[in-house]
Amino acid sequence: MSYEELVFDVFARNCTSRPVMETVAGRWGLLTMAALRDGTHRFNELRRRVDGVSEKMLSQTLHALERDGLVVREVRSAIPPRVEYSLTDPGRRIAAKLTELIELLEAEMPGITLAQARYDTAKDPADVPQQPQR
Amino acid sequence: MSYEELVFDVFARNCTSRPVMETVAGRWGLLTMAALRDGTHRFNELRRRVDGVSEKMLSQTLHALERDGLVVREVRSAIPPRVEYSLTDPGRRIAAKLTELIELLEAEMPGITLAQARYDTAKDPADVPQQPQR
DNA sequence: CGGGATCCGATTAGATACTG
DNA sequence: CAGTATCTAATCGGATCCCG
Repeated sequence: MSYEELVFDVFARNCTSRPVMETVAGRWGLLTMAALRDGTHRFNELRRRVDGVSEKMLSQTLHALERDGLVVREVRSAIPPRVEYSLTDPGRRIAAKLTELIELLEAEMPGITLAQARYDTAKDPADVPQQPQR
Repeated sequence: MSYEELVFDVFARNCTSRPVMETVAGRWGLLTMAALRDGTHRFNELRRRVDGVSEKMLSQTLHALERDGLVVREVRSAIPPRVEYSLTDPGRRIAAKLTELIELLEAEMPGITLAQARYDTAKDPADVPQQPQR
């Protein structure tokens, strides 16, 4: 398939951009990218910043981001081992946008919290739609 | 707990903004919000636009977004039933940002695709990190 | 048309233990 | 330190059936 034929429309099922979108905007991808915005970080530094990630998930996320060319992984052979992660140029552009999203959402949270409370008291407390609760 | 004490830092585990972030930036939330940007839509219209959603997932997503006060659901009693979904004001602000993210990602996709190809041929084809593949 | 209820397999994610 | 491997529990998500 020729290069020009590739279409990257997220709305289309089976579009190649969907899995990328999910790593990038997913729970851990989003936070990891944002955490890397202020420079290079080591694995356990990132673990501390992205509160709640398991080693496994952080490792998976970083590998996927590296594959997408958004993060670079640099190994400095030494004892103790030192592995550093940083954003590439495209990574920086995407992370900037993700940060804007985070900040907007945080700014809207007071209103959202109120809306949730209103919704929950109006409805039967039993059947509140479940949001992802991980 | 008083209103001022609430902190909405996504980086903190157990922060109330995390589940919201996940509905909004999650696979279906993102596309649903973006699809609603150009106006009111009915359930099955949305299903067609958000290619690949099941009824169940679309329904869940819409309810969660409604609970967060980002989407309004209006029922017009009639035969056949007519239910319309549209964005609220906060919903519109967030959807705008999500659309920016989508457009940025789509613009970066050529580079990302190349990076993936390079990564996959460099590494053993067996152990390519898995992205969500749904 | 617009869903809710249920069933069930496939994934995901976390805990834990282990390694270079 | 920086992970990988393994096991298990939770969840996701599609299919199906049903109803107003």
